[in-house]
Amino acid sequence: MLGCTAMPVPPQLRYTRAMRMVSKYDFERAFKTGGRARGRSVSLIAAPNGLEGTRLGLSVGKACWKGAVERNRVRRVFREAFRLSYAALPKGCDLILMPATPKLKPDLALVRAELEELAAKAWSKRRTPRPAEAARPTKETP
RNA sequence: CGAGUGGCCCAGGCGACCGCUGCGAAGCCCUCACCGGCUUCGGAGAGGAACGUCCGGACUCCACGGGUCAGGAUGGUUGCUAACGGCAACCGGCCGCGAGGCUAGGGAAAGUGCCACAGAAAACAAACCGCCGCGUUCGCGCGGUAAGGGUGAAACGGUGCGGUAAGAGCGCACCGCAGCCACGGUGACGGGGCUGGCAGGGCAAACCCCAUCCGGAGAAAGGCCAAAUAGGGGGUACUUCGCGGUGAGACCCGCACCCACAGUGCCCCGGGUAGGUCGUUGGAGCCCGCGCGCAAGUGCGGGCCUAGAGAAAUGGUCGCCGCCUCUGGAAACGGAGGGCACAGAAUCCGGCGUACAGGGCCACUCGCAUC
Repeated sequence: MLGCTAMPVPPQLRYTRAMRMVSKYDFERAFKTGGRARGRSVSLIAAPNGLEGTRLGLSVGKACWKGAVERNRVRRVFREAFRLSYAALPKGCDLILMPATPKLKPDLALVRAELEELAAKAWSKRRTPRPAEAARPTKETP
């Protein structure tokens, strides 16, 4: 048939304020305790947030792009990837996304694939604050 | 038609679906209520430079007595403006056949400094080759000269005629220059008349002098609310202390305020951090018309509401069309992948500077052709 090229109609995917990391405190906690993973274009940190859903934080500095236009481009692609892949990400988790290389020209499909893979990887590497030592001989690879 | 000059404008377009941030309306949840949350609908959502942060303001807080100096900025005139280092018109100079363009453009008889290389000589007078006169032992010496050669970015006005031993403003004409006079212009300045035989280089974006202007810090300004935790302080009056400190870069005079530690009296319950909120978008606003003005602008009338984030919204996917590149073809017309600039609001305005694909419009100049 010729229906093979049609885009799959996406379900309702929201991205609301509750799904953002907003406070300085959240960022500091995530940087301190989160598990990290790095891919070709994305580098991410995952940390538990004690909530039902997953939240997103972006850290795109001037080291990546000097101009604001390209910096915004990176942020928007990252955010769109988060929105589209939300269902595939771990729950109850704060994710901080950073560009993995300077002068990154992000591609949405690649970023989505990496995001899903690295989120799972980083989530398993997180340091659980309370009952840490008890059951931790397992390695990160699923 | 070709070449060019000046100015203005646009910043790929249309549609579908999924999202994001304010605003408005309705409904639901929570609540004593406010606040807050959710859903639906409606409507809005980056720029000409939003950029750099180079000037000028608005606004906010701080300071506020005066003098001299210091420091910074500006530099033709007249206007415009809230203001400006901006803009407009005009004047002078330089460039262009022209339309036009460029121009920090006050003072070098107040002082200091600099002027490389070349050249004889670079600022106070001189003379390398010459030219002329006299002398001569024919090597040259003495004197006159600054017209010619040569160097340079620049050499003690330029051209011509007379004059002379050769020459020189030595004399004359014109040009330049300086002084004086009246005229025109608000003015910068202009053109004119008379007089003078020439005064004696340039650089002031070198110091400097002159004239004019200038308090400081900035939205992380600043106002309000205010957890957790720590915790008793804060205000005020007086006493005490001095070549005391601060306001204020130096000094002088004056003034105001402050003074740890300590003592006394009175009054108050507050102060600070995270966080929240206001500031925060309606303004020297934009559009249209008319009047005034050469213009920059300005007055009046009418209409419009036009982004407000805060780890920071303005995005994603797809389709069609436009433009560019490559490519098939004689052409009509196709095909392929890629690209469509510079660049992202952060308190707000007025400018300047810088970046930039492609395209459109208007006026004018020169050349050629035609009528």
